Amino acid sequence: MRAPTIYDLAERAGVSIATVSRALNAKSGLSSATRARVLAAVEELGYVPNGTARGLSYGATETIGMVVATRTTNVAQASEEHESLLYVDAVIRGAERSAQRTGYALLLASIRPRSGWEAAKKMVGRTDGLVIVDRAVSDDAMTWLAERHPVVALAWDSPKGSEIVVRIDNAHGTRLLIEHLVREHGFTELGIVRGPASSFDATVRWRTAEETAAALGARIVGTWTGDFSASSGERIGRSIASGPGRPPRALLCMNDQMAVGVLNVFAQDGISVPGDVAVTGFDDIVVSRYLSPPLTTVRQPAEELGATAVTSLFELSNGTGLASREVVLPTELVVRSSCGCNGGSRARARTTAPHSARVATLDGVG
Amino acid sequence: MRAPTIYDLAERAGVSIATVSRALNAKSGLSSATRARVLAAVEELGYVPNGTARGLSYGATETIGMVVATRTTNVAQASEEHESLLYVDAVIRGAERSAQRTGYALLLASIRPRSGWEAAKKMVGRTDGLVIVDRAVSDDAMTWLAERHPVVALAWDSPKGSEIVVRIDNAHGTRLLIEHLVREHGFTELGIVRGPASSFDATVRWRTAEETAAALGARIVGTWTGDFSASSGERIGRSIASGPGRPPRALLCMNDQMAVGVLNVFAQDGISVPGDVAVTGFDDIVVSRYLSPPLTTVRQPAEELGATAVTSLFELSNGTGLASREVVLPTELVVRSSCGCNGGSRARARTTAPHSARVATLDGVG
DNA sequence: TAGCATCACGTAAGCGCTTACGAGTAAGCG
DNA sequence: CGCTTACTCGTAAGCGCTTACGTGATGCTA
Repeated sequence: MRAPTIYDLAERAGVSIATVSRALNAKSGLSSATRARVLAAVEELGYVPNGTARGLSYGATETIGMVVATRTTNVAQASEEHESLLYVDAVIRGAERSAQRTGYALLLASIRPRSGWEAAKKMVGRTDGLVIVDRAVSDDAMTWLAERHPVVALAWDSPKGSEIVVRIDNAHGTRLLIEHLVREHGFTELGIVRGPASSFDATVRWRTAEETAAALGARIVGTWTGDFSASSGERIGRSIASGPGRPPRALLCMNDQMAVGVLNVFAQDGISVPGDVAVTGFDDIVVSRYLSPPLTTVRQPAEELGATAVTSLFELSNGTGLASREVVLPTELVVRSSCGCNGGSRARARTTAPHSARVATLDGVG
Repeated sequence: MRAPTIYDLAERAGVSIATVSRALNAKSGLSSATRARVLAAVEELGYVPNGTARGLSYGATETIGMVVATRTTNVAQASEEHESLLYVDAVIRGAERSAQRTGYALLLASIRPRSGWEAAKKMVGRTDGLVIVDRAVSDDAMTWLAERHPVVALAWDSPKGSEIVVRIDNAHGTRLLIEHLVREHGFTELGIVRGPASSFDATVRWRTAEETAAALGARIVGTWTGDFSASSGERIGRSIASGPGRPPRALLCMNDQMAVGVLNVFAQDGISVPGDVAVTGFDDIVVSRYLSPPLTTVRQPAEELGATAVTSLFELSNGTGLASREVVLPTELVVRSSCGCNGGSRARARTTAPHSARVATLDGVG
């Protein structure tokens, strides 16, 4: 039972394959009667066009590729990894949605730590463009890829080669957060829970945090490094709780997952949040508003990020309307209770509505 | 700057395109000197094989397609949707990992509520097999697809047509949970928070819950229906808290997300969990062990589910080693505190280690 | 040294589709 | 009624690759 081809359709409808092709692609230049005969044959034979052949002939695959990095190869660590990937999942979803809107499909490939970038290279020959997420390949590889294929780098430094970059305004979000903690709450001693050095976002966030704190006269009294997972936050929280010296008055976690771990340990060990220590996150994942206390954090539009990457890719390959080689999406401060706002450490009438506490500009905070 | 083809390579290396192809595909029948010349040309020209052409000629695309359903078209509801999709994300990740292990790529397509199944149909012509997740297409469509393409149905009823089915043992997990609540805790009045009727998993879970409760002599004193999102759980929790009559002694939520919403509302309204009401979930998402109280739930191996779907698909298309047309993955009870175990409503020394509270068989519980 | 197997490589067909080009027919014009 | 124009449709080339088959050169045996 070979899959039917246009030859089968042509025979069935008593026309040539060219006519079949025209009927299928809704081209003009054939009578409606002929078209109807072809379409009837399509129904009868259950024909589905061969996308491979179509792509080869047409010169475009109508798929775009997305390359993401995974942090572990170890199956036993899969759930750990799961934790830190939530953000990427949202990006993928947004990209798929955006691609489908123009009839494109999304081809997914993940790159494991030491696996090289062959998977990304391979996608050059199977897609019309590539989105590379958060350092999934090296800078050299990125350059190589961008030289011969439309490439969007997601969560990346400013473009060095032919690629275009889409990212969020980490620096702005971080500044809003620090300004809030220092100016509104008067905290002068801050602790920072960093993310993995391999992440672009993580790096910009803590650098900006240190700079802004210094500029506002606050001190960084402690720095810890996690891997974006809740369990790493838990580990760090425990070492803070049981370590010598008192904890910092406010603890900035560079993503929400790690804040979740920290909050959990602090609750167990009787450290009051925000009474003893204010805790903040970054990302605004779904559960953040359901934690106790609800987490003050910085929202980044992860789905929109993926969607924007895809539309930018289209613009890049069409050569149309590409305003800039670097697209920066806004971040916003979401003030809930873990910083000490909205009633502090215990339950209030209701939580903040999701994403409602908009702080549009830096001036709007201070 | 056209992408180099094997013709360019052939010219550069001074050989024919057949030789180039053989060199690239590591076939035997050519001298190592010739092979080296070809591979050198590959490096010099930065050649990447055209996957489309290769697929057409070779007769296989080396990609497998995954079709998922999204519940909303509305952009404003995107974050709601996000909530209920976490499970699918894990499935996708597992599938991608499994596919890549054999050099396959994953092509993703989502189907929106009223969009028809054209997207799925289209994938037939672009993949070597399809995984259809949780009722993304109708039964008729499934049959149509499975008749002409290798298809795995994920989270589906037993196979009716040519498809094979991979799912988790919802019934077993649900029974374990109910037996625990009724026999261990002696709860006789249960409430149920259902998931959407469109979900296979959701339906099996509440049906089994009702049957098992009846069999054990417990009563279902209330039923609510959510959509698997935390906010729907919140809405239901609020109506329970503020409604007439007292809440059920134990509330079974058919997924963790809804339990998160319920816990949040109960905390706000001063309803003690598990003191006043025991609350349980289903799925064991990452944050469940970090909630207060940590959530008693049923773990299902979402990533493994995706991975198994892909390997089953390979077996189906190879015709090798397909033991059964229906693969059922085990679920396990994860006992934490929200049911009243492990110290009840307040913090303990530490939370349950992730996924450690294994209850392998039904007999192991009672 | 004739004969044959083996190896290395080239030639060409074909995968299923799109599309440039041309042929045939019908319609419109003076 | 002969001409042009427009429309419908068929012919054939070609997208980049794999591979069956054929050919010439080489090594081996008798």
